Amino acid sequence: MVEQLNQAQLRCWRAYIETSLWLNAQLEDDLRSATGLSMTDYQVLVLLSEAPRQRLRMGELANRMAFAPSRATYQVDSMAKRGLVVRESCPEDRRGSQAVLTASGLLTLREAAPHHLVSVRRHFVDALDEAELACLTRAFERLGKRGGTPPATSQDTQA
Amino acid sequence: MVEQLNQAQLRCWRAYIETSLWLNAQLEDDLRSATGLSMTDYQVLVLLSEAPRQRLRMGELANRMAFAPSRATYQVDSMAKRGLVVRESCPEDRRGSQAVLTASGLLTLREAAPHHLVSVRRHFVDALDEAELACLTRAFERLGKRGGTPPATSQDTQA
DNA sequence: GGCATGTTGTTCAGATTTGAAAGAGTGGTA
DNA sequence: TACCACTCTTTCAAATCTGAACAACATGCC
Repeated sequence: MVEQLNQAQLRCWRAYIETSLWLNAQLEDDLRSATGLSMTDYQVLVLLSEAPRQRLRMGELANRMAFAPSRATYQVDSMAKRGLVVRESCPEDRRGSQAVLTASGLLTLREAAPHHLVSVRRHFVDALDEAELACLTRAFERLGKRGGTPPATSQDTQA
Repeated sequence: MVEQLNQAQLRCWRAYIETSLWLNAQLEDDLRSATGLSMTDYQVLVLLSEAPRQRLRMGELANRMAFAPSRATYQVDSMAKRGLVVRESCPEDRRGSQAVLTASGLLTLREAAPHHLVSVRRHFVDALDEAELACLTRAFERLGKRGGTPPATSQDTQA
C-alpha cells in the first residue's frame, strides 16, 4: 500500500482534526449557554455585521459559510423568526434575495461577543505562545485561500 | 468593555475558524464522493480500528468524538445497519454496550483511507512546510490535552 | 437483604442539515 | 420575440443531531 502521509504529517493531521472537533464542541456549548446562539448564528451575525450595508446575498453567505444553498435558506429564515435579520429581495437581480442584519441582530452580536471571546481565549488563544500564534495565522490564512487543490499535475498521489 | 483579544490573536482565531470550516467541507465532500462515508463514519472507524480488541464502550466513543450520548446511539446504529460495526453488550457492566468493528468495517476503512489521505494531503498537509507542520502539531496536541480527550496515537489506551 | 444515589444508554419529539428537483430570472442568440 | 443554457434560491422528503425524560443497572450504606 502506498503511503500517503509520513509519520509527522499524519500526526499533525490527527492532532488538528481531533482537537478541532473538541474545540468546536467546547465553544458551541459555551456560546449556547451564555447567549442562546449557536456558533452558526454567531458566524452569520459576524459576516453580516462586516458586510457593506450589513447585508449579503444568499449565495455569498452560503459560500462564505461553506453552506449548502438550502441550508442558507433555512438558517436565515430561522434567524429572521428570531428577529436577528430580515430578508429583502435584491434590486439588481430579481432572482436574488438578501439577508440584512437588524438593529436587534447587531445588539445581540455585541452582547454575545465578549462571552464568546472569553471562551475563545480560554480554549484556544491562551494556550498559544506568540510564535505559535504567528505560525498558525500564517498557515491558516494560506490554507483558507482556496484553490488549495487545483494543480492537475498529479505527481501527488504517493510518497 | 474589556478587550478580550488583541489584533494578532483575533486574526489568528478568525483564520483558524474560517479555514477549518471550509476545510471540513472539502474533506467531507471528497470523502463522501470517493467512498460514500461521512467524516463522522470515518473517524469512528479509525477510533475502533485502533482500540484494543477493536471495540469501544458507547460512552468512551461519545467522549472521544465529542458526541452527545444520543448521537452515539444513532451513529452506531446507523453504521450497524450498514454492517460496519456490531453491537455487543458489555460483560463487566450490564448497563453498558459496545460498538465492535466488523471485518467489513475494517475493510471499508482500509479502502477509504488512501482516498481520504490524498484529500488531506491536498487540502492540508501539502500547504504546510516542515516548520509549520511541527508548530501545528505541538500547538494542537497541547490544545487537545486541555481537559478533553487527549488524541490517542495507537496501541495504548487500556480501559 | 433493602434502599438511596449515581451511571450508562436509549427513546422520543423536535430542530437542523442534506441532496434532488423545481421555480423564477437572466443573458445570449437567432 | 422566442428560445436555450445557465444562475440563484427555495421546496420537499429523508437523514442526522440535540436535549430532556426514562429504563436498567451499579454502588455504597444501613
